Amino acid sequence: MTLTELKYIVTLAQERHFRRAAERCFVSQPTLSVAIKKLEDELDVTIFERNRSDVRVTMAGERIVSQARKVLEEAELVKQIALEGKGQINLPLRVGAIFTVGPYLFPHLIRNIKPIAPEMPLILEENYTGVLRQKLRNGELDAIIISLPFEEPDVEIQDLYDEPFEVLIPAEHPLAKQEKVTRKQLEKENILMLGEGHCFRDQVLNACPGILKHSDETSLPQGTSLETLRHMVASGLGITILPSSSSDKHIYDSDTLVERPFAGKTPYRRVSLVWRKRFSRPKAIAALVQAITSCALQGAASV
Amino acid sequence: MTLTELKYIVTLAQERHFRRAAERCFVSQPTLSVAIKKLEDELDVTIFERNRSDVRVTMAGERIVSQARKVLEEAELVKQIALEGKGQINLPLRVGAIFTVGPYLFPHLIRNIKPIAPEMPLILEENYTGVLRQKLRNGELDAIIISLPFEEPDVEIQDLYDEPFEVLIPAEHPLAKQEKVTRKQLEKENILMLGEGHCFRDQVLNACPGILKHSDETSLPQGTSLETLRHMVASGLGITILPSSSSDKHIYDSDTLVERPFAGKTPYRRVSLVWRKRFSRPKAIAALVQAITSCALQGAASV
DNA sequence: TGCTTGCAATGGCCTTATGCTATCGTGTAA
DNA sequence: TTACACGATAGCATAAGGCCATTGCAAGCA
Repeated sequence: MTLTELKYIVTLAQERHFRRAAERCFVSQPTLSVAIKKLEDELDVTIFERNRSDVRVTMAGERIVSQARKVLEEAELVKQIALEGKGQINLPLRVGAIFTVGPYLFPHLIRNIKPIAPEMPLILEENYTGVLRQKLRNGELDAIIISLPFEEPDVEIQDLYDEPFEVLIPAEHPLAKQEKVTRKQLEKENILMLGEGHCFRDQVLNACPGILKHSDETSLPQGTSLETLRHMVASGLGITILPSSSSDKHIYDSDTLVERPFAGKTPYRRVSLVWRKRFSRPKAIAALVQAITSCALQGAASV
Repeated sequence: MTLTELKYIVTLAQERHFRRAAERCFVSQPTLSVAIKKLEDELDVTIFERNRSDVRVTMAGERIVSQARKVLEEAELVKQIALEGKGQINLPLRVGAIFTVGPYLFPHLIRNIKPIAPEMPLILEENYTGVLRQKLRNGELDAIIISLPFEEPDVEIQDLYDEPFEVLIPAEHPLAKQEKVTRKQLEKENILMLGEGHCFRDQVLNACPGILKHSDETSLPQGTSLETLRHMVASGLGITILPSSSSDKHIYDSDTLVERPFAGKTPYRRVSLVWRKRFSRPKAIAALVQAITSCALQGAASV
């Protein structure tokens, strides 16, 4: 049984005439005759009662033809769905981002992708780089937003923007009175840090190698998110270092917390989009990149 | 797009592994690979994301596969329905009978066919021989029950039973006192007849050629059915001739109406079943014949 | 590092399926 | 009778669909 044969019987049932039905199927009359016979033999049912003057659908044939029509309709839907799928940007896209990017990027992303790909809902997730990598690899995520360095086989990486770090200080702290903060000065302070696993932690330690020892000695609590750190700074536990995007807007005013840039070479992180090389929706990725780079993140420099 | 290809993608989506999926489809792995690729090319959508370690269904693929599953289900139903249709006696059968047979045969027929073909409802119709012939020819009826003679090309005829005629007489009529009635005696009576078109009318005239002239002279009313004739006989308009099956049971008792056989050679009619030579359900016809011949109609002789 | 393994893709070949044209047999109409 | 229309059949060409053997690639193992 083939879809062609089903089309043949549906058409013949309509036309009740082999030659006309054959024409409508764009085949010759013998082709139709043989195909019909073949299907009847296979199903072992007479679908059409032939008569020199007339072709009639049998009682059993009626039911078969009507079911065949259903099959053809469903098959037509396959093509329809495929056509929709071709657009690539009208299906959900599963996007992950590291904890220190997601909360600040996603709101802008959602807003900016609407006009570009209104039919492409984003399924979002925040997680550690390692978890995101795993989920990208096994297909649970289509694209992830991480911070370099990032090594992984069979993926494409598109750099999105560079984001400077800044120091978050309680307003009454002596350092708050300075325009800029030097790395040397930080080494004498209690620097609140994110826990292990957050790549931002490593990046901060990389940018200010001197602070680790000090923080270890005082065994300060480790933040579970940038916002947690912010709260702890506000409560006077110490100071911290944040990526600039995280100071976009928050609940503390400048009487409580102030941000100060680094003196000298500004440390920064590079945020990138990663997807599987064989991922089948380049248009969806392009839309995502466009939406993110047009975010004009506060203090971020597009690359 | 073929049903085979759809089966392939459904299986591959389940197995996520070409070789295993190929095995389950009873084809070689290359066959599967090529077929999948062909379908993807045709639909112009990547359904599967291949990876050395894994085969994954894409977002668009998910929807296509699920629709493909629907198509296969519906296609499976075609086979199912064909299988049911093969039984031949589990679909309605459209049966017509002449006016002078239907009312007396149908009740028995319905009762008797139940055990033989419980799944085959009968769509019944009463009409003139000519109309039945036409409806049989153009497929509106599957079988008709008529009385011979009947000539028609491309049909099969199965004789069912012979049915004697008898005379219906008001109880107070002089003839009612006789055991039998001769044709000679009938010629002097008012014989009530069915109207033109009823073959029974012709058969009666054939059996008793002498009565026509007489009836014409008195211009008696023509009956529209055997029951109408019976009522008119009861009301004293005359006497009539009926096939024996019609006196099976009715509302008049023997104080009002009596039936009398013919003296001499008993006239009778032969009732037969007719269907198109190419009609595709011989089993249904056989069931019908069996049901009718087992009716043991009162006074009827099976042939 | 090299070797082996497992996977999907590819190439070459064969068989079957599916299509065509030409023709037949048979009822129907002129 | 001829002519015609219809569906069935025969014979042939080609495309589709299948197989086996092999390739290319990545991963795991020694």
